[in-house]
Amino acid sequence: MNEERARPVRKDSARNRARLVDAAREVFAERGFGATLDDIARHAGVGTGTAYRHFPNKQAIAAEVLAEATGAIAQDARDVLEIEDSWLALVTFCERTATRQAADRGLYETLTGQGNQDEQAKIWPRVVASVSELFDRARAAGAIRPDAAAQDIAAIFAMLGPAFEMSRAITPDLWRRYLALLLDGLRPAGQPQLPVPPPPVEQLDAVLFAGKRGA
Amino acid sequence: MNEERARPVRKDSARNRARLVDAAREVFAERGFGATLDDIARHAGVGTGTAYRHFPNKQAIAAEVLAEATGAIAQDARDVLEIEDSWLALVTFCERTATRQAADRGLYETLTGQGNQDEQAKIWPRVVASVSELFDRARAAGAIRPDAAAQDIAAIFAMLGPAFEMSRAITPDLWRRYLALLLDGLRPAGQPQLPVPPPPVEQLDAVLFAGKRGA
DNA sequence: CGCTAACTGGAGAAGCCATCTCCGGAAAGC
DNA sequence: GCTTTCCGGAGATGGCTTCTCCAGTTAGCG
Repeated sequence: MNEERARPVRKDSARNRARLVDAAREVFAERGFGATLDDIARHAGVGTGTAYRHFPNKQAIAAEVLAEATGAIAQDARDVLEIEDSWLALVTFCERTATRQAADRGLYETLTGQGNQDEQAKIWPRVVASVSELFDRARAAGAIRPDAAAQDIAAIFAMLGPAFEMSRAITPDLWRRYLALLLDGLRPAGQPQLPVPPPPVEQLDAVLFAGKRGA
Repeated sequence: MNEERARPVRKDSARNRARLVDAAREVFAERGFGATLDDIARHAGVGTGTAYRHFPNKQAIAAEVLAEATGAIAQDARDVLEIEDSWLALVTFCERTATRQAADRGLYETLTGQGNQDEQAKIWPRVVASVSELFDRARAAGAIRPDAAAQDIAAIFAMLGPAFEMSRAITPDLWRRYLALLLDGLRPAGQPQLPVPPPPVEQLDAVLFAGKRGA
């Protein structure tokens, strides 16, 4: 892509850039976009100055990391169209995407409107296109309630956010319970059993507090 | 409560205190606990100094406002125990509480672990006690799925948070759709129709962005 | 009606935090 | 070996919130 380079890129420079991108991936995934570029630099084992030489600002490096992640989701959305059973396809897509989001806080923030807005604006149309088709098929097959709409998927992912945060505290899989609950709400009738037990009452506070204002 | 006052409280002082509490109620409801005490003072039409003379800090005035709101919720939880139909009781409680939260962002933040932690720690045990009874009855009557637990209510309210924010953008009632979806997920089978149409696809971005980072 | 204790208001001090710049020193690679 | 490019991290900068201080005002008693 970058043609006419006056000098070939210095090896240490390229290595540091790669380290920064790796570090950004990890740090954004773990702490979300609240993380500072200084944090990323430290995590990459380079100085702040180096970070700012390679990327004009935090958005720039975030965009690079996000492009990969949102691309993967869009790909998932297309892939599941291959699945015969429309309900299974829908569930598969939701579970894959939720799994990605559970592991990547920055990604969750992007899809639900915090964080990089450009990237968010780009990802939804691509997803909604595939999901609409899925919903039409599922509705036609009677696999989902007739009043459900493709846009509801966006709301479902947004609502899973708090579930992810609760999961971080104690039960890494807790969100699966609530995804199942939401998906069962989309069903025309009769649900299977919920996966993952609910958090114990004694730990409710700890679970609700997960990741918010220390203590 | 305050006995031995050396002097009777000056009328203007009492009036300003009342104004501050009113203003706090409104400002916290609208903007959440991110609002500053200065904001509240301005909204009350008094100076910052006055605010700080009446309350040592933001927590203090927040505690006063919250006590009312959480008390009302605990009361609701007890009240609905009177309703014969256990499912109806559960739905009624959820709708009342959600309505309160939709109108009061500070309240929502408290119940889900942002904001005042003392108040949060106080409210849940009271609610869970009533709700547990409700769930037991509903389960016994076959009105909810057997694997549902009372703690799931906390998760449901947490998950409604994003729904409230989406609602603020365009359709004030949108959250009702998603509360219905969640409650239907608790049902053993067959749902009624969802209230409120989903947000139009063209407005998805606007809806998701609601209330986050201007633009 | 006048006096004084008590209250008011808002400018600004103090602290915090993230973003981004600068430049002496290091080392890559012809 | 020498020049050119890059490194690192201290700290300048700016924004934001919390809370203080005090000159000026006012309530309400005597």
